[in-house]
Amino acid sequence: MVAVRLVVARCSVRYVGRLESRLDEALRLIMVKADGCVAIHADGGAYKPLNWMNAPNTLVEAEGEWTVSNTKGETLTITLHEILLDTLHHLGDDPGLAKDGVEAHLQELLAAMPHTIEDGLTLIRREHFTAIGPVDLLCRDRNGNTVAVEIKRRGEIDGVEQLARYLEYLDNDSSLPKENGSVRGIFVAQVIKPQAKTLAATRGLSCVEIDYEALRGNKPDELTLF
Amino acid sequence: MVAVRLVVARCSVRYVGRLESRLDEALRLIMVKADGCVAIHADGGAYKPLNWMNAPNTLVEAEGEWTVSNTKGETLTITLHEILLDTLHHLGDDPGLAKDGVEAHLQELLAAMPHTIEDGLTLIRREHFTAIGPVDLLCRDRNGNTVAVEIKRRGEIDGVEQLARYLEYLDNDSSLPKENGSVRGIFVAQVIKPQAKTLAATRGLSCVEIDYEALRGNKPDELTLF
DNA sequence: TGGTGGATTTCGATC
DNA sequence: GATCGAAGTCCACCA
Repeated sequence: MVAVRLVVARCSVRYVGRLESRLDEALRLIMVKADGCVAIHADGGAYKPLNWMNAPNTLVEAEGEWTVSNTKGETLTITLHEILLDTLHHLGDDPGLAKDGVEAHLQELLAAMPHTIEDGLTLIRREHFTAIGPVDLLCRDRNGNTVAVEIKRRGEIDGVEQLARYLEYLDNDSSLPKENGSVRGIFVAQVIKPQAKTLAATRGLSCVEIDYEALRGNKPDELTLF
Repeated sequence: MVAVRLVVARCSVRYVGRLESRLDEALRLIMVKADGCVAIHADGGAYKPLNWMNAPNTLVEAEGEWTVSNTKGETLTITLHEILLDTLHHLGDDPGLAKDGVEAHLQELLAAMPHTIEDGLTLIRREHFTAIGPVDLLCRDRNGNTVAVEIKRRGEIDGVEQLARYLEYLDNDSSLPKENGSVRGIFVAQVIKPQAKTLAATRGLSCVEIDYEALRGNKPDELTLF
């Protein structure tokens, strides 16, 4: 059965599992999906239901009471006082969510044309491994010195911290040519928050905001040919 | 308007905001709540929708296309190819979720009967203040030595670290009677993960798993009388 | 308004 | 199954 069941009912709910909670009697929407997961929605709030049980679990329907339980010892008990709607909708398989414009794609584009970050910049290696994680782009600037580039879709404070940690590590790598004993860092994102810019400045890091759409337009032939 | 709108439709969806994503044409459930939030559900998966927009946002309905946008520059575009259901259900205000069995309640119960943690244990004080945060329970064992108790609903590695930090601090408090110069620590939770147990052992901390239901059954009269 | 930490976090990937 | 880390995390609290 590939379907969503929608029930609008006056109900009260008790959940016993990772915590215990109860919902006093009110009109709510109960959604039961094909995989057996159950979600109880009120009218306000966000997409998160008031109560839920993730699949896999078993739903037992008794007179006026549903019991949902799983093997982890969690139970959700729905007492139905009045049912206003009980419908079943066959939706079929879903092609699923396709994501685009993620950090990986941005990194791919910038690796192909590092000069858009800074004039004269050339790529040494993508995902340069360090003990504390991979540096997105390791580059060389026009003076032959090493530059570490951290790429985010949205430039926030934790991304700056991350780059700073990498630099601390790279400074101790004697194989890398550098100026004044330290590797230079560039923080790249589509949009960089003011706070992140401030922190980057105090850490001595450069910030570059890049236009993803323009970058795609600039994509060189050898990358669009396949 | 206090209502939930349920639409079952063959639709395709595009989201542009914190990332970019698209959903190819398929039958899905679109839920619009009174506060303006929109969620698009497929049949499988958990309670989390495929796409969503949290309130506050504005929904513009054009012919065959809904556009949801907010002030943060995020937009969700739903192209409707075929509408199978479009209903509105007035649910009214919800009394809300009442939670029970949280860490605070656990702490309250254990403070009332510390002997259930370890035979002979007596309470000195709850929420014993230190410069690095409050120690859940400060106790005295049957030998008169100080014991720090950290209580979690789920015993994980960070809880052990937390207790270890407290102990480090308490060891320097000369007013506390202790054996071999250090305060003993007990990590208490309903369930303690293997990794947390291992870490506790290497830190010289005891682990105690307690049964919340049994604890409530043991609840002494003076606590149930109000 | 931004930050901070918790959540029945969920959800993958990985071992 | 346990663990680790990211998420369009969401969410409440608080400065």
